[in-house]
Amino acid sequence: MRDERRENILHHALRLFSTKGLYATKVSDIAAEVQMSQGLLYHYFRSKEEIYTELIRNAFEKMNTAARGLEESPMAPREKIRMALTQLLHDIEENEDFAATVLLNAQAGISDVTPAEAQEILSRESGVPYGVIERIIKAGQVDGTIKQADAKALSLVFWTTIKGLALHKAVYGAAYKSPDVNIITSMFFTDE
Amino acid sequence: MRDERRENILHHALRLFSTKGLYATKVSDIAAEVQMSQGLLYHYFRSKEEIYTELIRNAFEKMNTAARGLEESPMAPREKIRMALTQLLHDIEENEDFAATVLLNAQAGISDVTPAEAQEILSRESGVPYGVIERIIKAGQVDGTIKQADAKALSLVFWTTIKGLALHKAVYGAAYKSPDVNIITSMFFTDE
DNA sequence: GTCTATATCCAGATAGAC
DNA sequence: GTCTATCTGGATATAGAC
Repeated sequence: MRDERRENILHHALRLFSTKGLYATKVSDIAAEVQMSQGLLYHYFRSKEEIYTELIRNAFEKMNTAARGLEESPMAPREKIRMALTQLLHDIEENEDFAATVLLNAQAGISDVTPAEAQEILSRESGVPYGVIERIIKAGQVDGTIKQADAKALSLVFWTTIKGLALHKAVYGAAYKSPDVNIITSMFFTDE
Repeated sequence: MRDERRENILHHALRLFSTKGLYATKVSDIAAEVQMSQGLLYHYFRSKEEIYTELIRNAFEKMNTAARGLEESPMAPREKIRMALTQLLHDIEENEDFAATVLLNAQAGISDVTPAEAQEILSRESGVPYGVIERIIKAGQVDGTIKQADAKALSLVFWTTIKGLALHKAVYGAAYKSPDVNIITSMFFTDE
């Protein structure tokens, strides 16, 4: 029961934080969304910052678990890249929470006012997806299916492209449509 | 004299707004940066929101002037794209204000708490760069130097890639290095 | 668990002296 | 133009009744 209530609060807080930011989101906004009094919210979380930090923690747990799963899967490097991009483009378009999560992490990384504990998670976890993609790209360069360019730079554009699209989705909402995956893969793949 | 002072305030406010956001940035933060008392700041601007809106206005004026200049230049479409990307990647890496400006506009577009006047500018001006790139791409598809894919989607990835990189620069600061322009152009150009 | 009421704090903006 | 002092409002968090 209690956990369910907490989940509900986190769910609504994610939307608010991702669009308004930590500071512009008032505790009363969150309380109104989940339809409880402002005071009651403090029976589930100690502070607004705790809610925020919890969201950052969840986000990295999911993302990095997925990234590590991809790395360990038996697919060829090129197919890993195609599959990951396909999935990510789909999630940005269809999964409201996913786009919001990407955005939240981006904002948390930028902002100087991000709570200390959240910053700690960021600095510990945020490099993981970059490392995973970089290693997959290097493997693909060995087997010749991925272009010979700096693997770090390719990994960078992989993720910044995704973040850029998530950002765009956040602005245009339902009107957003992900581009064809082949446009993106052409940065990475040889031939075709 | 007065204008110079205003410029200085705008300059410092841009840094603060782009990293902390409108709400988390206190007027006292800005005043401290430009080394004047908080009260004095109100002799130059009516409110924090006015500073913010002025920055958004300036950002679009510069960006859209540059975009229109590119469109009207006599270069071939493909060269326009290459030149624009080269310039943008360079500006993100070297020009602190540029990356901050891109970020500010992105945040303003997302946030529900963006001042009404700034929102109005956004909705009026934010489509211009997309339109310019889309038309250049279409011209390049006619002359065969740009890939046959949905021009709207290509224009979307053009700008979201730039925004994604600007966002990354905002997080990693001096450690940031722009990727080779050829990685990005490979999404757009035929052959090579 | 849930609410209302409230204490406390702090930021935006103003007033008024110099 | 510039500062300090202050008013005012609003947001976080707590207290205490039910």
